[in-house]
Amino acid sequence: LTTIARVAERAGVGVGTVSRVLNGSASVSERTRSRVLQVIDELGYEPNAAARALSTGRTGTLGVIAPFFTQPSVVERLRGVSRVVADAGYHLVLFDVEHPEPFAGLGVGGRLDGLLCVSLRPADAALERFASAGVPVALVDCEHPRLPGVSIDDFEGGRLAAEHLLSLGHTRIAYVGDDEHGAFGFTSSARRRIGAQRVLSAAGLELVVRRAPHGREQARSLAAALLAGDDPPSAIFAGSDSQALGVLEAAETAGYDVPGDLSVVGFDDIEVARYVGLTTVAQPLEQSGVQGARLLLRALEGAERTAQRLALRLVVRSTTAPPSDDRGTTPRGPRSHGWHSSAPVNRTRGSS
Amino acid sequence: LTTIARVAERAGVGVGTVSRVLNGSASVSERTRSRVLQVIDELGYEPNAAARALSTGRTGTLGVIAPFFTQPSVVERLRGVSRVVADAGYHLVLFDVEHPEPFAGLGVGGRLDGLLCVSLRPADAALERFASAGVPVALVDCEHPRLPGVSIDDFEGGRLAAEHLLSLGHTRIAYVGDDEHGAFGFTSSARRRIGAQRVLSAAGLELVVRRAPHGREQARSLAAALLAGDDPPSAIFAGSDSQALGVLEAAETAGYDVPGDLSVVGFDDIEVARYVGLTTVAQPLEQSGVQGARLLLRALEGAERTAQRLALRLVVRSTTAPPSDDRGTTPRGPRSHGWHSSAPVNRTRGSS
DNA sequence: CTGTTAGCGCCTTCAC
DNA sequence: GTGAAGGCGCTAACAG
Repeated sequence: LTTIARVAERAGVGVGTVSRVLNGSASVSERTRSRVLQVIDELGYEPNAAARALSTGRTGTLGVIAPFFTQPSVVERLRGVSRVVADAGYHLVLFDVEHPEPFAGLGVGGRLDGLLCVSLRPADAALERFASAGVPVALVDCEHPRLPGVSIDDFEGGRLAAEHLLSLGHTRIAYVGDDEHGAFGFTSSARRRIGAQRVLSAAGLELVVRRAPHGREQARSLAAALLAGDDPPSAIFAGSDSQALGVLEAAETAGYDVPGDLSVVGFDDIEVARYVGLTTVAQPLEQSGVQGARLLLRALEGAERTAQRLALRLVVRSTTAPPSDDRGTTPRGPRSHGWHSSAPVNRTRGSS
Repeated sequence: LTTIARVAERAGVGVGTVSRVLNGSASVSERTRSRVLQVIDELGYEPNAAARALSTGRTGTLGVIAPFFTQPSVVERLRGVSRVVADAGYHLVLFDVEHPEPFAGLGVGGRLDGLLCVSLRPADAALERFASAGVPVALVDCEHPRLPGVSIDDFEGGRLAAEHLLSLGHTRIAYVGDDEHGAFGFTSSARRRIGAQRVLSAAGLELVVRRAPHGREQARSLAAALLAGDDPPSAIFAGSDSQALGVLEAAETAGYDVPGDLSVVGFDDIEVARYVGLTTVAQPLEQSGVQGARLLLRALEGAERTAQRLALRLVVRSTTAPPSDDRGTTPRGPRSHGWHSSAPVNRTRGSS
């Protein structure tokens, strides 16, 4: 393996000099400088990151931990993070999450200068370890009283969805969301549900709630059961767009026409939502990544904790419509194999 | 910051002992062991990764470098990688790629035990640096004579697409793909094009080729120009599903009915392809990640280079059909705002 | 301008 | 079983 010593030797200089050219120190004669660079190139030398990190106390990389295979929305957030981090001259490394104890063996100290947690709130024990390792943490899509972070008002989101369905004339509305077992307070799915429930309560209506672990498949099952039941809803509000996709699949399978027989509202506005014409509560995903990364950078500089909230807005596309009146009759057979027997209309797009 | 020395001091033992409990050495009395563990917990101590890496020469993490914001297919590959790497007890870190020189400041040595390059072929200079840092490399979705890797037969894929369109009766076929400026041999887009061209040539037909930097938007522009031209094609083969989505958008905007007025074939079979009913050449994306990761693990153990090829298959959905005969007449106005005025039929799905 | 040297935090022999 | 000490590759602070 090639080390700085070998380079120094081969170039006939001291290691200090090599280090200086490596780090662009001005105090190197142009002659030796080019000599050293040449040897470096010849040997294909690259400084050892661990040694450098140990010596400087900085790694020059920021970490992001996120459940980004299980949540499509996360990829869009990461896009924003990536840009900001790169612009700031840091490397970005991503940790995926599978295990129930994602923060267990992370070993951030000496590996990361800072950590951004996306859609994932670290346990207090983990936070203590980060602090003890001198690694600042910022949050995206979750909140913590002592950590900087950017989030949204999930209650408000639930409200937007419910009001939309209500204004269309729906009265039998169901919610398909995540399990709410979360140890630390409510999950975002729970807050969205509550937000919707408040609106319906005020209107004297009830929200039928179905929960399962997050995922399209699980949502599909939930919705299928709902639609096969005695008194199927005329509208379903899903806790996320992924889940809404599952609901759409269930509707298709059950021979429900969307939005004719069933209205569906999602949450997030991920890219696919546009493709399938899903009506949804949109949150600025990429922007959340941008802001989160900025908060982390500020924390690196020792800034005070700041918490931000991003705005939500309802995007009406083609999966919601007023309820039809022919319900309660015999379940209709499949009308088409596609999700929409009427062409999907994206009302948020420009003309044509 | 908490160090091993501080832990040792507070526990009234030597640093060596702390190190031993940290690494699960047997030679520690149960008494001191628990004492140390308690202090560790109290202090929220976590060993410094850099120091450990420098000392052991191993980091316990594998890296993946991939263009995964620009190529949706990559996310599915990563899913496979992630599983294998985690099962092998390694950490996984992902590097995204934006800059033209993605391998420049990677600083792999002392940061990674191995590197997996996805859809990205490192330049020889970079490979030399990796070798010189003692970091083995494996490839996914690209090939190199001296590196282990898993890939597909792009020519074959182009052939599958072309034959499908030919068998439907299309004669005016266009290809929408990537720029082919790549310094190292042909790009995959180029190979797919050539595969299709061979088939058409044999049939005495010509392939109209349009190229732009990879991306949905770019493909959209290309297709729009094609469709607005004098003699628009009756079928378009896109170099990737992302690009096929762009083509579909262009068709919609131009008032073309798919597959009535225009057939579209993609490549990859990413998740959205299912949602929009895209006919496409499917490659086992997740599986490619699995195999690639395995190759890297073997390389870590000093195994010989192996190259693998994964199988392709054509998935016919609802964006391809025989050409209609009414072409050449006045361009039709928009018939719907959605992509399919006929309901998307997914012929690969089961019943219902 | 440049060579030399003392750590960075940890692991790992080696004596005790 | 346990403490002490050398060294991993590099940077930074010193002399020269």
